[in-house]
Order: sequence, then structure tokens, then C-alpha cells
Amino acid sequence: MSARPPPPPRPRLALPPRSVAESLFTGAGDASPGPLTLASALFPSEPDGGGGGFSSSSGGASGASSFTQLLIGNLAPPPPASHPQQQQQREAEWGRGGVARAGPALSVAPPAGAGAGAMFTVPPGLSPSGLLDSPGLLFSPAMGDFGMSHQQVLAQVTAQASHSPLRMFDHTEQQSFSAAPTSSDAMQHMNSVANMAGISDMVPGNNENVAFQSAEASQRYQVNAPVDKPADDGYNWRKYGQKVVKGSDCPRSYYKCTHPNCPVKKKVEHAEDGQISEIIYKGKHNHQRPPNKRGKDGSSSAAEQNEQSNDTTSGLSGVKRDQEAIYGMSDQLSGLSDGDDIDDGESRPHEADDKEIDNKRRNIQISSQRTSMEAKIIVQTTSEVDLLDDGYRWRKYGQKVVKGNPHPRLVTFATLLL
DNA sequence: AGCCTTTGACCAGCG
DNA sequence: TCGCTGGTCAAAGGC
Repeated sequence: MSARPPPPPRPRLALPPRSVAESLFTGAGDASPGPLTLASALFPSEPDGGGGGFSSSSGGASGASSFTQLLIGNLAPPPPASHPQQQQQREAEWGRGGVARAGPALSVAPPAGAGAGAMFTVPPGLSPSGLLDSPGLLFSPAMGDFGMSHQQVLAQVTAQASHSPLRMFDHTEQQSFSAAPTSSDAMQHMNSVANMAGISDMVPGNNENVAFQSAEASQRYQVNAPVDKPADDGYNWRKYGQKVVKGSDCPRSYYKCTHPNCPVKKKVEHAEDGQISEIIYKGKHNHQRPPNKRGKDGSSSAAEQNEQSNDTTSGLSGVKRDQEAIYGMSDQLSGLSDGDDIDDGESRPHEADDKEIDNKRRNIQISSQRTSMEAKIIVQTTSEVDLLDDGYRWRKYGQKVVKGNPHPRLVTFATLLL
């Protein structure tokens, strides 16, 4: 058996915090936002999913008037030329938040030779800008204790990416990377903040590595966090198989959702050190996420406690609802894939809009790229007109016919200018 | 008792 | 056709 080759050196791309996350604190004093509030901002949704979280796939994108808005979620459109100061400030913030930003930054690590900007795939429906801005990709002492949400977000990003059929689309064309702590300090920070929040037990990804799917040359980059067990992602899983895959000494585990007739499966791959290096979801849950498990001692979970303590202060607070929202969105996104033919039976008042949005999402693949001074959103799309003629400032820099499943695609590469 | 993990065997796809 | 590989099945045992 041959061990995986050591990962290439990882040029660092630190992700500066910006409006979405920072705005959460505006007017909120120095109090750190609850993870739910944070995730709510990162994953805009309807105010109340009514138990289903993102019961409608419209989510934060339902009001998008353009394709780009669909892509970038609730990020404000790029400032017009009449606001140069804003532009400068934004650029200054990007710069300030660059590699030099202190703290146990969770940096993005492109493959070797990727140059300044590698890419990672952003699942459709998840705001790329929100992801870029997400403290889930950045640890900043100035932003409070977000460790839980960092990992939660990362875990969810992975899940969403895995759920998305677009993930399967021509990954050979692009590089991708995962967010990865730059050092063991980052890992310690991740753990410590989660522990401080008292929610480590319910944090998806807290005990695992979460890997963004590498898109090229089977390179894999992951968030390295201590691993003891697969993610507690809110669903119940039964392990039905384990296999040592070629090229790795470590086993890959196969799980099924234990809910009757639920087709969802996931593969969990471990690295040499026993940590989970990759999680791949397949299918769509055709049921609601089961209620939070209570602790063995009968006490409510940290998530529920958090919800109880926060629920009255914000319509979007509470870790539980946070999870509902996030996983609901996961379901929503996963609905684009294997489970398309599955009727979840939920009322979907915006179904028509949802289909349109979904249709656009089938056409696109979004990647984010950021240099130290500039943020970009890379979009691969088969619908150039939709992309480039939507009032946003796109810079087309390439076009290519790529092999795709099931059909070859004309892919346009464009940069969304911020 | 029920649910879970373990693990060897089996099956299907692919080159 | 054959071998390799990944994915799944199902019996056995543990908690």
C-alpha cells in the first residue's frame, strides 16, 4: 500500500472579514453574535423556516433580480462609480484583511503551482461572497468567538457542495482548495472557541476534518480538526460498510441515513492520522431532520439551551434554528441532485420561482478566488448572457468547451468585480 | 429488544 | 474475458 503523497506547499490566501459578518455586530455592541445569527447572515433565509428551515428553496435568493444577485446572495451590488470612497474603503478592507492579517487565520490553500488564486467550488445557493466573507473561513480575534460556526459553516459548505450536482460538473477544469488552518494554533483556536461556546458536542465538523472536494489531480485539502467520530450533522446514520480504497491505507466508511426509505448516503474517508479527511454526501433527505438528541443525562443539548437562551432576542437566533436553516438549505440544495424526483411533500409557495432559480443553478458553477488585494467570484456558466449582462461588473477572461456530464459545455470564465 | 458497528463476501462497472 | 476497484449486502456480535 502506498500512502498518499504529501500535499504540496500551500500558498496562503487569507480571507478578510467584511460586511456581512461585521455588520452583524454593528449596533450589537461588543457582544459576539450567536452562531445562529452568524449563519443566518451567511445563509440568508426566510425569517422562519417553520421547522423545515429553508423550507423553500427561494431562501435568500428568491428575491434576486439578476443572475448575479442569485449568485452573490444578499451582498449589496458593487458600489457604483459615484461611490469611490466606498470602493476604496472596501479595497482597503480587503487589503487589510489579507495574508498579513493576524490571528489564527483559516486560510485557503491552493494546490502547488496554482498561483495567487486557486479556486474552490461554492455550492449554488450559497452566497459566494458570503462564503468569502464568512468567518467560517477566517478567524479573527476582532470578530469574537465564532469557532463553532466556522466549522459548522465549513461542514455545511462541504455538504452542500457534495449535494450539488454542479459539483460533478467538469471539476477537471478547475482547481479547488479547501479552507485549512494554517497551523496547529488554528486548530487549537477552533477547538477552544467551540469549547468556550459550550457547543462542541453538537457542532458538525467539530470532530472531523471537512474537506472541500478537490477538483484537480485528486488533490485534497482539508480543515484539520480533531476527529473522534463522524459528523453529528443532525441526521441519524448507520454504517453499512467499510472499505480500504486504493491509494490509501485508511478506510472509507459508508453510511446510510437511518430514516425509513431515505436514500441519502455518505462516505467518510479517513486520513492516515485517523482524522476524517473527506465527507461525500449523496442523495436528498426525504424527511425532516430529526429532533436534536438529548444528552444521556436527559438534559437538553447545548444547541437547545442556546436556542432557549437566544430565541427571544432574535428572530433568527438559536443554534438549533441555525442548524435547521443550514441543513434545510442543504436539503434545498441537494434537491438539485439525486433527489429531484423526490417530493418532500412540503408546501412550497414559491415553487415556480424556485424552479427558475434551480434552473439557473444547473447552468452554473461558482468558484471563489481571492488574492491579497482583490476578491473575485469566478463563475463557470453555460449561459454567458445571463451572467455578463445583468448589471454587475463582470470581466470575462476566458471561454472554453469542456467535457461535461452528460454533455460538453461551453464554459465562460468571468470575474465579478467588487 | 433494538440499533449499531464490524467484516468478509458479493456484485457491478470499467479498462 | 479477466482482473481490479469501489460500493453494497448481510450475518454476527456488541452496546
